[in-house]
Amino acid sequence: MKLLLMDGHSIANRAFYGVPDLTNSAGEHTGAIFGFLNMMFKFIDEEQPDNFAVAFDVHAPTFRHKMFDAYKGTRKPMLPELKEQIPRIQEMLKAMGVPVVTMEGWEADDILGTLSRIGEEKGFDVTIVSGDRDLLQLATEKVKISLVKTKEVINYYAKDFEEAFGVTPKQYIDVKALMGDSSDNIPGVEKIGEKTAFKWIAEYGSIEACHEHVDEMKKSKVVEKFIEQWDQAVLSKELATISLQAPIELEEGCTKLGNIFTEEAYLLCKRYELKKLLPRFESTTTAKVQDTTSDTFKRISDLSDVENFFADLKKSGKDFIGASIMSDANKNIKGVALSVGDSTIYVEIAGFITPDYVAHKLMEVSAAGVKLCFWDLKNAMHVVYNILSQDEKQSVDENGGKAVIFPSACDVAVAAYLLNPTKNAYTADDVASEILSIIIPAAADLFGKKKLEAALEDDSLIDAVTTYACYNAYVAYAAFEKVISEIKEEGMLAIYEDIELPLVYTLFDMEIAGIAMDAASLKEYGDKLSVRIAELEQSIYKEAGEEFNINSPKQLGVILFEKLGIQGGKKTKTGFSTAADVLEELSSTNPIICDILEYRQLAKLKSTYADGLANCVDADGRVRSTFMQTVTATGRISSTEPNLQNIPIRMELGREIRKVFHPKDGYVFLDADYSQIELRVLAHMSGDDNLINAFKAGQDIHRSTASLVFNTPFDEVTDLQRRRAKAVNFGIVYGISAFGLAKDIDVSRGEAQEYIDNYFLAYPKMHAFLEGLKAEGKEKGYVTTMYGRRRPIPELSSSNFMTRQFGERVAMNSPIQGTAADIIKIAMVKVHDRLLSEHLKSKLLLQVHDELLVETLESERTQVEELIREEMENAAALSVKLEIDMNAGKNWAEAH
DNA sequence: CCCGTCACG
DNA sequence: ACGTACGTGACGGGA
Repeated sequence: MKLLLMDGHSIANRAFYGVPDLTNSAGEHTGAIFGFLNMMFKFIDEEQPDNFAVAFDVHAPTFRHKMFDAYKGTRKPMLPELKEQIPRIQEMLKAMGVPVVTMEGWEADDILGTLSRIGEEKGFDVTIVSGDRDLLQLATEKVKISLVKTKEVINYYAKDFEEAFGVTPKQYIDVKALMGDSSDNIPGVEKIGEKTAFKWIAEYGSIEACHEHVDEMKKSKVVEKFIEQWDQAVLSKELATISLQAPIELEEGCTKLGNIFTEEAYLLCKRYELKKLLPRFESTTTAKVQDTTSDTFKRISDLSDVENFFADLKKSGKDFIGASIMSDANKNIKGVALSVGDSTIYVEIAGFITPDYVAHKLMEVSAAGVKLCFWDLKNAMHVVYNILSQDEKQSVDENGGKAVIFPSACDVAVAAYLLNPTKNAYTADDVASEILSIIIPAAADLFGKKKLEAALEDDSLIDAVTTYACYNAYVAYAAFEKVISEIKEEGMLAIYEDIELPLVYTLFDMEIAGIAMDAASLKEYGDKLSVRIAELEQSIYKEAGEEFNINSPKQLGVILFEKLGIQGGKKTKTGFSTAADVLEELSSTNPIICDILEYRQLAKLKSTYADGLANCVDADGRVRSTFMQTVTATGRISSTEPNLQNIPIRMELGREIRKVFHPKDGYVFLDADYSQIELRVLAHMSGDDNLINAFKAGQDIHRSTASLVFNTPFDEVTDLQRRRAKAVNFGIVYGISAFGLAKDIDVSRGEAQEYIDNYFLAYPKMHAFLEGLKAEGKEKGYVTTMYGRRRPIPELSSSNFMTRQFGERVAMNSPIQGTAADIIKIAMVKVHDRLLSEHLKSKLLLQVHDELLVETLESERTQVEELIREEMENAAALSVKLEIDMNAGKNWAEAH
């Protein structure tokens, strides 16, 4: 028989400090809840207890207060982020049927002590889980204390404790009493050190015995103090002694542990967005949801039923439906769910219902003006595009995906992203709980560990797939208008309608276009790298005196800093740091370091670029990235599989990769990038005349800043001054801090601060502008771009200094980075639309944050150059000009 | 699956 | 005393 007892506050504390500060979308802190539950599950798994309870303190005077007026307990005041989570943890425990034991007048320690004593008497094996060493006094032969530390858990039965400390658990109270642990708040009590305390108790057995034998002890200041403060020591002992006699019975404290994975607890996990915990609930709560919408879901496989749905739709005059296409890993359509709210169908691919039929039906409906509302419009377009005929594909190529596929559509995920861009997913279950306040099953609830693609292949999961698809379509229908009206209320409708939704189509066409790669040169490049990598490898092994995995920072750290004894290494959380900037500083101490740095550089180029890109080349020799529109917190897009926004350029060897990106025959690349767009945005938003005038004068902006910051005539600015001023400009955009600037340009923090002070003197409106952003962020909880795009910053109200400072930097950076992102998105849509409307063959291929790459037909070159310049420079009207640098080339290296 | 590392703006 | 520049994604290693 096993009894498991947990010290609630103590474990919550450990969890809070041990887990990064998580926040759900509602801004509620959840890190401690997550950590607590994880810890609890771990112990339940390990101990398999029959009975279980968690004890908490209550805010009421205890017998210790009555004993001693100044007693305040040993706990420090709790941070508000933790404090707010305590009731949530208790709520969760209650939802799981776990007894939460509290008792007025008694501390959790006393409850735990008493329950463990009774448990032991009744023949239980008892485990007490706590992070508080005070509990160790409760260890016996049958009572195990699991002391939770930051990185490990140490178990103590009485004998383990004695082995570790040389005194019995009970004697530990006396040790504490000598040290005055519980008497922190007693004025004038001097402490006896830990070593002395253990030594005395090990020798004499108790404070009383020490007191009796005080004459035998060698005279010293500590002994005198002990004699003088004997009364306090006695009081300390009493305060430190955990009561085993609290008025509580085992039955009322610890019930039999039943199934803790209840539906109620499941819903709470969803509410707190503890996604990692949800799989634990699978077996017992699958598909148990509050919502009953699913009663209206219908799976159909008869063509006539589908036709009826659309006939009804036409009759009803509705101009809007929710839609969700189910497709496998190869983008083959397996079914589609459609919803008009009170009627939701899942159309299975079967018989006369072919993928081709489904795709064209959707295209036809969209062309007729019914808005198709998808969770991922761009992906839906790809899935449809995939089954189009060659002629139709060519039409997409000439006229764009919007005209041919879904002229009338919308995207819920993109809309939800605008409301809160900091979430990591925009799924139907999330939006349903946030916008519709209903709980619906998530993919994991329905498919378990399987992914959707796998579930689609599994006939036994057809009901789950139906439910999933129907919910997607239903929520798209039911939530979209609410999402849009919220967007409108928040002043972001124009961003959705004029920027983000058109951008979906622009990105789709870019993805379809892809970019040509010369596979042969790519292979050649990779082989060239391999030769040098092999040489360096041998050289490194020789210098190290052994073979090891150079790619393992762990092994490398051991070789460099232990075996070779290189001094001056820095530490990361897990061991030695072998990062490039650390190694560079040590490069003079040992030739192996230069070889490692070169090896690293080449290994990166080979694995990520040479081999990585080669794996992504399609049959037609082109690479097709996916541009993600709902990922970044600031409004930028991102690029994946492959990422074409981080192709090397800074180092010559890496830059060579760009030569394999080339335009198709008869075309050239035109590459245009905004010149200093973020600083121009800063100039405009801050309204600072000095910065605006510097841009208006067409000056080199870093030189101009250097001239002002270092009080040097413009023409006499040195290269070093310019370099430092450039770093200051970057720093301002990143949300300035003296520490960061100092590290970047390797000057003292004081000097960096001086540069910053000078910067603010040079640009008088800048300080107020940045302070205003911080203040606005604190007041509203978010900051905005010039176009009203939001970035929530809950970190600004943190009580943690570091977290809050991070929030401040984000408040300064996001409006700048985000506005620049807005501007280039506008430019992209305009360039794309003009290429189509002017019936040009040239295509927009890539965006790299401030740069656009256009594959341009030779004969269209002049027209396209003009069009790019016009649309990019006029994308926004700022108080400074938006300038671009544009180059043509027969590959990407040449064009940039 | 997380960490360290490193490629880009 | 603490330990930071902002925003991304891919890779290899190792629990």
